[in-house]
Parts: sequence; C-alpha cells; structure tokens
Amino acid sequence: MSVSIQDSTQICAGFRAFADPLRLQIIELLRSQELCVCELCEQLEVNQSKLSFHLKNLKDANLVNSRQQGRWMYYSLNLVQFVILEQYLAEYRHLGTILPAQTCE
Amino acid sequence: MSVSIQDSTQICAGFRAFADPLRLQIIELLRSQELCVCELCEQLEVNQSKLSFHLKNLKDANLVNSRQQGRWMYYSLNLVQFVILEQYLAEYRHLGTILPAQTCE
DNA sequence: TTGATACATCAAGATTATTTGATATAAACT
DNA sequence: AGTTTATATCAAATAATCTTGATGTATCAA
Repeated sequence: MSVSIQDSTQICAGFRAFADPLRLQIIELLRSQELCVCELCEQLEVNQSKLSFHLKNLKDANLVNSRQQGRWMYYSLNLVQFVILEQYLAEYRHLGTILPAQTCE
Repeated sequence: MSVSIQDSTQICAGFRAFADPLRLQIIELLRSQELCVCELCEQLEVNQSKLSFHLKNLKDANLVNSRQQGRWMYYSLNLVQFVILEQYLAEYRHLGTILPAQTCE
C-alpha cells in the first residue's frame, strides 16, 4: 500500500540534499515561485558558481526542476519528491508501538 | 497553527542525520524495537566504535533516545522529531500553487 | 561577427564528516 | 580489589563535500 518502493539510496540522497543551510534557503525562496539563477544570487547574496553547485545538488536529488528559457534557467520545486520523503517519515509515525528491548543476555 | 517554530538549524541537523546509509539502517532496525549497541553491532556487522559515532550523531539530532540499564545502553526512536521533520516537508505540499517566474529582465 | 550576459563546469584548496584503532569509563561479576 | 564486559571518546588517517576563481558554452543583441 505504500506509494512506491524507494530504494534507500534515493531517500538518503534526498535527505542529504536537504542537509545544508544554503540549500534550505534556496528551497525556501522557491517556495512561492520559480526563480532564475540570477534572482537567487541576488537574494541570497552568494556568487553564481556556488549557487550552481548547490542547484545541481538539488537537481540530482530530484528536489527541483529546471527549465531553460533563452539565456535564463528557471528553477522550481519538484514537490513529488518532497512527498516521497514525507511519506518515508510518515511510515514511522504510522507504525505500531515500539517494543521495549528484550533484556540483553 | 504549525506545531512549533523550528529554527532551520534544527531542521537541517535532522536531515543531515538522516543523510547516511548506515544511520538509515540503524533507524530501520529501531523501527520495531529498542535495541542495545551490541545488538546493533551484530546485526549491522560494523564495529562498536563506528556505531557509537553514528548513534551519537542520531542522538544529537534528537532522532533517538537512549536509556542505560546496567552495562547496556538501549536506543530507541524519538518519533516526535520524525514528526517535526515530516511536518516541515508537509508544509511545502500544503502550500498554494507555485507561480511561474516573472520573466527575468 | 563581435561582445555581452546567464549559466555550467573545472581544478585547487579549505572545510567537514567518517573510519579506524587505541584508550577511557563505569557497571557487574569473581 | 581485580577482571571482564558494554559502551564512549579520542587522535590520526582518509574520504566527502564545499568554496573560490578561472574558463567554457550557449544565447542574444548590436
């Protein structure tokens, strides 16, 4: 019944992409709208090369989509992947009670 | 209405803790029951020092609880923190439509 | 076709995370 | 008290990630 069997490599990669403060800020900015790299540069006050590095990172983890238009590259959130990670976490919450340990030895 | 204002440092730390394959395996094993370090060592076939490192990591990120009993230290999931991360992700899903970019320049 | 702009990529160095083996601590047993 | 056992911690080595500055590529405009 769970959405799909995500191999844990994917899950792990997703969480890793979330595990950086600048990337969290990028995600935050993309929350309400698609943005191009230059917009992100300005708003976050980081250089373009650094931003490209982190955007690639997010892209590889499937957390953002990109679309080229003329000279500009627009990035937006890929919410599908957000849901996959959310559901991974949710499965733990939905699980039955956690047993106390068998006393060891 | 959201559960609590988690500063993004906490969120970031939580995701970072999830972002490692061995730690994901540990979490998986703790899914159904509390386990002591020696049990985890055996099942995961890693040495004790490595395991302690990763358990500390999970502990610092608030993802697991620990409880000492005699010589043994029992670890279990701290589901509260799972929920916090889950809700962080859920907020994105619940958000209204994401606007296309204002065309740049 | 030249120059400018937006972005990606690369290589080198800096920083951070992980692994390993050794040692420390504390509880329990003798 | 001395020994064993379970775990934590430490320091050194290694590996992974991040930053920076330079260079490459494609698009557009003159």
